[in-house]
Amino acid sequence: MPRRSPTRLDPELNIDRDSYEPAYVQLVNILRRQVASGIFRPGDRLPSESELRQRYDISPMTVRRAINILADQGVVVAEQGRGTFVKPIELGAATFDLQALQELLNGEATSVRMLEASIVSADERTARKLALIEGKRAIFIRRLLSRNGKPIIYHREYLLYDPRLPSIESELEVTSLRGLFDGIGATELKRGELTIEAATLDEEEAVYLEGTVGEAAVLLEHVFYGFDNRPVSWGWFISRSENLSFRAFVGVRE
Amino acid sequence: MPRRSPTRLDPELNIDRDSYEPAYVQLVNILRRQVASGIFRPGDRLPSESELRQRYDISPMTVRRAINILADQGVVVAEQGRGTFVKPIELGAATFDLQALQELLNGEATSVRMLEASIVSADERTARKLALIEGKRAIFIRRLLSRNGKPIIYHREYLLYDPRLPSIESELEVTSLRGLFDGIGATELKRGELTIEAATLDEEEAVYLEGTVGEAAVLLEHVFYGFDNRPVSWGWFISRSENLSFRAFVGVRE
DNA sequence: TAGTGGTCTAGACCACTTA
DNA sequence: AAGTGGTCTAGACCACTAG
Repeated sequence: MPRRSPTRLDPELNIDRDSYEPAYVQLVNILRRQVASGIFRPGDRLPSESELRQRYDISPMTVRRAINILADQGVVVAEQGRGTFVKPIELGAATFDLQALQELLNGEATSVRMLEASIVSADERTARKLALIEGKRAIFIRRLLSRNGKPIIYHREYLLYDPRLPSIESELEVTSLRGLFDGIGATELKRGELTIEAATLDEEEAVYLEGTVGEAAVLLEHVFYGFDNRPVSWGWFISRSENLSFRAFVGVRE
Repeated sequence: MPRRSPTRLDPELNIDRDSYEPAYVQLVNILRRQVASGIFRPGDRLPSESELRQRYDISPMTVRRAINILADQGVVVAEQGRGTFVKPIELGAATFDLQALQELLNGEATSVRMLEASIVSADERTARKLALIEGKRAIFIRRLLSRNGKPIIYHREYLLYDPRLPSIESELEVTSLRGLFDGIGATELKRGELTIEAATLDEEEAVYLEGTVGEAAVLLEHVFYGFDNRPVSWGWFISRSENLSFRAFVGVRE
């Protein structure tokens, strides 16, 4: 952040060159506010770049940068030769994130209880998921996450057991849930695939989660791969539906 | 897209100024490929902007643009005064979209059957969701989406019934599922809130979806608001779990 | 042809980190 | 002090659209 001093002019009207906020951010906010308030409606053309440049007395690149940001936020769409237009909202543009889950994990009142950490022989499904030969050994971990003493999420995970690797290290990296969420550690992991689906609690899950068998539950499956593109871990979180859901927003907020 | 001519040089090595791909896109791809292939590992520092500028013989702004793109894709993080670093993967960075649902809707083999479209008296829940007085009239719509003749999604929706408005128009805008997903129409809608949760099929749903009562199901609730910030429609999609799930990826792909 | 957005240059000054 | 990223300028040329 470059300069500092309070904003002096109505940000609806002008760009404050002395603000701690960069000019392009100010312009993004001005335009977004105008879209959100209905001054520019879906389908409307925004002022052209040269109009904006003159109106706010900034350079073309600064205007372009603001427009680009609005464009990849999905607020507007720029069409070469025609203009920049406000986009109607699209249901298909909605994106859900794991913020709810992350907040659960990082909350003060949240604790993780390790139920099991053992070496097991891979069954058919585990062998398939981890690209192992059935019967080979794998590390199996079960955890229970609680919030304010109430169990919230039951987690099971299979990890590659590779005696050649510093197994403790690689295990710890994947084992630390908080680390995985925040991005601490995990330097050996290249990518992950996640799936959300609906499920119902079986007996074991119902016991741990203090729910009832057959109750609706959210299931989040995860597979992580190393830089050799081989799966390193496979597991899933399960939570009673009432304890975990996912929200998303479409359209211009605020 | 500016110029046209095939890429001539190995894109791993150099930027082709005659390519149809802009220089900044080429640089983004080069760097992303190097991260994906493990040349740069999580935590590593990328070459500085001036190094990249010299290495690829492009202007500072073009390098910055590429870095910015990688940064807001979550691949790297730039720290002023220190450098640009490859980010470890974060579970919390995963985002799910409605692509699966959208493909279902837009597929050739998909058909929508309107089961009901009537004017009803708002019950307590509907009145609350639509900010109406209980007992006021609302439009109620039920649809069944099928794919290859098999029912996939059961949709119910309540719409504001406002005789002052061109009700047919506003109804049609919200009624056209395809339009909502693609962003056609919906010019009267400012924003929407969506929630994904797990549920189980009740009797009515089981009949329509040809499933069994108590079976796991995904529920997608939606509320749309007009530019006056008042809710305009509220409804939900429900689908057997095996017919609909959501996928996301973290880390660098390809 | 005039106007639009898309890309790119070759610098400048600033803020921040590290040594 | 040297090196890093962050912002911004004042243009240029290009591709595309529309009248």
